[in-house]
Amino acid sequence: MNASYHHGDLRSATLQLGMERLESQEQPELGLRALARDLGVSATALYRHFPNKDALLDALALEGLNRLGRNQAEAGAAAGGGRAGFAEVGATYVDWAVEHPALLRLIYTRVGKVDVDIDDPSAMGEAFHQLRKGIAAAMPEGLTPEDRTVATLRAWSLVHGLAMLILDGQVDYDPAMVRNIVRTSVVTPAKAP
Amino acid sequence: MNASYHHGDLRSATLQLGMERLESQEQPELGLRALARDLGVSATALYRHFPNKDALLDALALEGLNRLGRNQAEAGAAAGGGRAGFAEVGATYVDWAVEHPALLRLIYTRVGKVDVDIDDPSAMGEAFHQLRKGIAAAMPEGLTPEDRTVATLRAWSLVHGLAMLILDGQVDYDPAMVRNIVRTSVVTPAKAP
DNA sequence: CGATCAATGATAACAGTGTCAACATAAGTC
DNA sequence: GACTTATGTTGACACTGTTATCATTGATCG
Repeated sequence: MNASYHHGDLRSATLQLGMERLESQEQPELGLRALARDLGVSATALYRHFPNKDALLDALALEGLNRLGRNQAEAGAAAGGGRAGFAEVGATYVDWAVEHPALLRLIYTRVGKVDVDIDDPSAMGEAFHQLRKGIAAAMPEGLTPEDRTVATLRAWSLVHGLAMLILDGQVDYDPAMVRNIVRTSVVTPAKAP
Repeated sequence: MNASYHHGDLRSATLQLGMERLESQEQPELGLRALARDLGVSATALYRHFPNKDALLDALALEGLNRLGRNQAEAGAAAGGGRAGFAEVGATYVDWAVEHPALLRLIYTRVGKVDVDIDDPSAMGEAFHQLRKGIAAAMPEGLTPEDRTVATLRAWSLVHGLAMLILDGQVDYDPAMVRNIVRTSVVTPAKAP
């Protein structure tokens, strides 16, 4: 009997199962015992692959962040340039958040914690940097570097806040409304009174 | 000896202690045993005043939401009308969030949960409605009702998202930068291409 | 005033959690 | 083939929210 003591690649299997739950359930069961049980393994076996539960959640959050970044990069490539394209990229962020609520929440819950891990402490920061670059890349041209920074930050804040308000049930999700808000917010600030 | 079996007003004392921790600590200890110990009372005594821990946290979140709404109302009254006043109200939201990070997180974690309580199920919703009204009240005049709705939503999303990004360590807090972003985002959308 | 009852508190226990120490088994290496 | 390393298991510990049961106080009413 081959399927016995040693699993083969328990770490990958754990992350895959956790990812499935994060994508399919609103409040996923991420307890160590529950995960281990469904993996056909003992709870403490996970400690051979993750130093503790936080590290497991961090790994899941990092994977989610990578997927989000990929999603934004694809949207940016598909939507073309200009203001319309930039707005579509922003709206895509909201769409993705609505489709993966638990995952987005996990990302923004885990990031910015005190212990960011040991092996690669800048993993999260790097992934976020990619996300930032993705947003900036789709931005209309002809802006000063300073204006680009402000515009990036404003766009990110807007879509992130809108997504959070929708996830928290404060605002109903309506793709058309999202696109309307995002589109009318993409402005090239020329002068400030 | 007077200070004995009965506390007097344990419910208020519990909420006050919880509030103090939420305002003074970044990751406050809100465990039932920890709270009860510092209140000089047994853990299970809290169950005479709250059906469970979630209800306690909901009560704290509601109190925090009321304080936030009060803060916004004051800022709106103080900042006068016009775009500049409206922008100042938005910036005040971010300031408050930076000053009370744990409290803001609790509010947006607790709201939109499945069981919103029994005695007054619309308490949270009502408080949020007040917040929404406070934002809308400070808005520049001369907009159609539909534009007002969109503008309110955009302003709320922007400041909430910006606050969250600052709280999560993705963006450094700089009051001047916050006001710059908010100010340049207050626009009266006349036409959409 | 004194008896009764509801409100509020304490104790002990239960199931569940993350985590660790000690032991068991498989895979890899010289 | 023996030894070492990687991986998985069992049992236990401290901790959590929660409940059942009992104790004490304050209030109500004849």
